Formats: sequence, structure tokens, C-alpha cells
Amino acid sequence: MDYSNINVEKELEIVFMGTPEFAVPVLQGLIDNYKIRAVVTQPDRPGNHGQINVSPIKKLASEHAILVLQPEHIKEEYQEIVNLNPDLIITCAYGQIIPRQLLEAPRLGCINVHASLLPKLRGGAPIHKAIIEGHSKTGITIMYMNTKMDEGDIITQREIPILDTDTASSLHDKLSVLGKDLLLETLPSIIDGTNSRTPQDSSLATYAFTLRKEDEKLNFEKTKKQLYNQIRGLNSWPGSYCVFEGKILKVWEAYITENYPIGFNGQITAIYKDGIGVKVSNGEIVLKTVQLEGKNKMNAVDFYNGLRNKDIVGKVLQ
RNA sequence: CGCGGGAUGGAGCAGCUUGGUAGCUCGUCGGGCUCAUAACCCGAAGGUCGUAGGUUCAAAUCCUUCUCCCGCAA
Repeated sequence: MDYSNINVEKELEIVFMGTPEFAVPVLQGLIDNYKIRAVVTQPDRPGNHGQINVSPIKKLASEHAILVLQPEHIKEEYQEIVNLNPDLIITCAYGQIIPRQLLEAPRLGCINVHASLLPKLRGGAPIHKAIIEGHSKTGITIMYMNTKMDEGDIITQREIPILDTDTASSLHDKLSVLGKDLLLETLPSIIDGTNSRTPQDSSLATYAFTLRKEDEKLNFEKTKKQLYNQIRGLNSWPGSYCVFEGKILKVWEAYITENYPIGFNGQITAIYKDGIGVKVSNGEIVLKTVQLEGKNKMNAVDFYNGLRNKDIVGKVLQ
């Protein structure tokens, strides 16, 4: 889409705050159409095996020679941003609560790009939870921020369907682009003050808190649909898992069958051409892509072929 | 210096402790059986065992270097 015809305020100074991959298309869209005074992102963190993780947003900003600020605690270290005297602050998956002093600083306010249809799925994991909970649609909300998590007034919203084949990864990518598009379409009205502003009906609110380890554990007492949603809702990050012979077995892909095996929930029912069958409360799912701890992801059949003891039908996954 | 697992024909693994003709489950190719098949039978191709060096008559296996991959914890 070409936004060049609505780019009327080049002199406007915007500060962008964001961190993960999800925010990259949004920042890129802003860079292409507006002047970005500075980017605020989470500090570099130690990653795996002694490496350093630099946020994708920092990388993008650095490529465009944009000032990058990385306060450890934005709650105290906001003055430098205030001193930049921005007209507008735009956040997208920044990762810290913005203090009141910063919210009140910009002339046009602080707006946020959130990956759900607020007031549904407030919180840090709206994309994962939308799939895990089996929602049929989700979307993007552009909103004003206040001091509470995702409770500010709504400016615009746009929804998209969640397909049965969607994963957290595929939905993430779609919403990321949708967030960029909706933001760029909405910004002109925010800048000229003609935007709408609708308070949220908090009685309808639901929450998508940051994922915990237990959210990743597969419980085969659940239904096949619940388990299928959990597995695809955690793909490709952080992944779901169960325990096979005392070791963590991550499950990346699975599908539902119409078989109704008997036995214990979690029991391996059969080895199929394309995976390993497991009995669940109301039927069977087939594990298609798995990963044993310390190993790479692999097809479940390859995993089976490599087992020394192949007599696993009847064994129970925990 | 956070803890740990791994690198062996196209895939997944065994073999390494107690050095001595490289094995398993698949896949691929050819043939057979069959109405037919992802099933079954017979046969074949395909690996200088991650890199570099050392010890030895002999190294996938023992010692050292380096590179890369991954789980957990943060």
C-alpha cells in the first residue's frame, strides 16, 4: 500500500518503543513514512551459550542511524525521552510498563499497537492465547495508553480470522503486517485530531498473561482439539512438550484423527506412516514433528526409527 | 567462564569404557509377488565416522585444538 499521499507532517517527531520481531514491520512502516526521533528498546540480554541477544528493533534502528535508548527500568529512566520533546510516542510490544510521567509528555499522547481485539486478551501473550483458547478470530487494536495494562481508549480495530491451520508463528506474521497497515492508516487522524476514541468495556475483558512453563506442558487428559490448539498455539515459540522415558520431548506439530482407541490417556496407540499416535481423553492425536532434549527437531517417524527399543506402543507419555 | 546433550552413507540412531575388515531402523534405485498398495520377498548403490594435530604396527574408538547444532536455566 502506498501511504506517500497522506504523509503530510514530515516535521512531526515520533519516538518508537518496541522490542521483538513483531514490532519490526511496524517500525519499518513508520521509518518509511515519518521522522523517527528515537527508538526505545529493551537492553541487550545474555543469550544462549554466552552470546548476547540484541533486540530486532535495535538492529533495525541501527541500520537507519536512529538514536537507540535502552533503559534498564523505564519507570525511573524516562527523563531522557521526555527531554527529546516528542510529539507522539508509539509503542508496540515494548516489554515494560510506561510511567505516567512519560505518558503525559507527548503533545499527541502515547498510542499502542496491540495484537488482539481489546478488551479481549489484554496482556503479553495475545497471539498465543488466541489460538490456544480456540478463538475463531483476532486482530489489531490501536489504542491510547494509560497506566494500566492494555486498558486505554480504543482508536481503531481490525479483525482477521484464525484458520485451523494457523500457528502462533503464522498468525504473528499476519498480525504484525496488519498492525503496521492499521497504524499507518490511523496515524493521519491522530495527528490532525479527528480520530475516534472509545473507552473499553472492562466487563468484557479477558486476559492473556505472559506464558508460563506450565502453559507449555501437554496434558493428555484434555481433548484432542484442546491439545491441537495448544501445540499449534505454541509453535514456533516456545513449543509444547511432554515427557518420554524421563526426557523432555517437545511437540512441534500434530494432527487429529477420527480414531477412538482404548487405553490410558497419553498412551502411544500406534506408529503411523507420518507420526506417532497418542490416546487423549476423547480420541487420538498424531505427533508429527518432535524434538528430544539436546536434539534437533525431527519427524516423529525419524525419531521412532532411531530408537534402539522400538517396542513403544502402549508406553505412556507424561 | 551458568548446567548439560550432540556432530557416523539422504533421515534418525548404535558402535567409543576393554583401539584391529563400519552396524540398525528407514529412505532411494532395480527386480519379484499382487486386482492393487504406503504391505510382503530378493538384490544394489551410497560413509576418507564435524575440523586440525598427536599417540600407535593400527584410531569412529585414546589425548589435544577448533567449528557448528541443541535442551535446560537466566
